[in-house]
Amino acid sequence: MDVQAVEQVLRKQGCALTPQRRAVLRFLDGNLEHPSAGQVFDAVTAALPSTSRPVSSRATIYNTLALLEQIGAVRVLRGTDGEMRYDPNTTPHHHRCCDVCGRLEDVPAEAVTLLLDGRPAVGEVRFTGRCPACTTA
Amino acid sequence: MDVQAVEQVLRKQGCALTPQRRAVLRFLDGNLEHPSAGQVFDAVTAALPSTSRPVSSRATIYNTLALLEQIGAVRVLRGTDGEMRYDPNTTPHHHRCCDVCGRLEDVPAEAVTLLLDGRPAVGEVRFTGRCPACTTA
DNA sequence: CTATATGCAAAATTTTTGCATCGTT
DNA sequence: AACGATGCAAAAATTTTGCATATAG
Repeated sequence: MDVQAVEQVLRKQGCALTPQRRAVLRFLDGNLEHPSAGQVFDAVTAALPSTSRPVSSRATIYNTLALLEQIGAVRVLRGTDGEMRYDPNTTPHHHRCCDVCGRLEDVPAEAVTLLLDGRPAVGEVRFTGRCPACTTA
Repeated sequence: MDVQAVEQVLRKQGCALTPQRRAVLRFLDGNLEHPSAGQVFDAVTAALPSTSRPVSSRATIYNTLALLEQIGAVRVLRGTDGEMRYDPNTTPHHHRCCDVCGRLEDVPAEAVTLLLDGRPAVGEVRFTGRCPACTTA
């Protein structure tokens, strides 16, 4: 996801570049943590100047995330814990989901292609297991 | 999942074999649809004699399903739609999740082992795509 | 200025919890 | 008879929706 490109697409579609949308874009850009909608909301709330009070609302965050999905700026995933997760990395790649804490980690497309004997996988492949943190515990 | 075996385990643990639990077992046995908790509730409600009225409650269904998971009688999955899904097939196998309708289909363990060049996969592997019904539409 | 987005509040879903009552063992 | 399970109702948590107001272009 490239912030510049997304803003251009939004402009072209006649969508307003509100501070809330900008804050969502800034938080998501380069974010590898697959944040949930709640986490996006918290981040936006923290990022926007608290002087101009309302800051944001959950509805706005969901609206914005749905919009970003529509224009292909984010991939929407759902973790084991049932929360929606948002991935700004829209290039082909896969995920591993921790059985214990629900954390989603990236699995490079090439790694799966190797497993598949050279043929790239169609769609997302989701592996389960334990993330490093939960393996130690 | 074998109903006889599960009932024996429950008895051995001092768990009561209530009509509700029996109904859940009967509905799940051999079920390949990966039903949600709500679907299990509906099925149990329909299956139990409506003459003895209370029939069942959602809390009981969740209790029972959690119990069955604890004793390893069912595998708990979560579909794209965020609902919990219950799979009475506890033998090693994988799933394909429909992007459109959320339906979960079985993928034999051997199919994935083949893809992996003879090495069986660890954990569940989840593929995405479209189920036959949603491919036609 | 006009169309659009925002924030609030409330609804809809799914799952969890507390407690009195009922049923299995 | 005793202990555990049930059903109800209400609480949590996440996501969706309706509407008046505020704001970006």
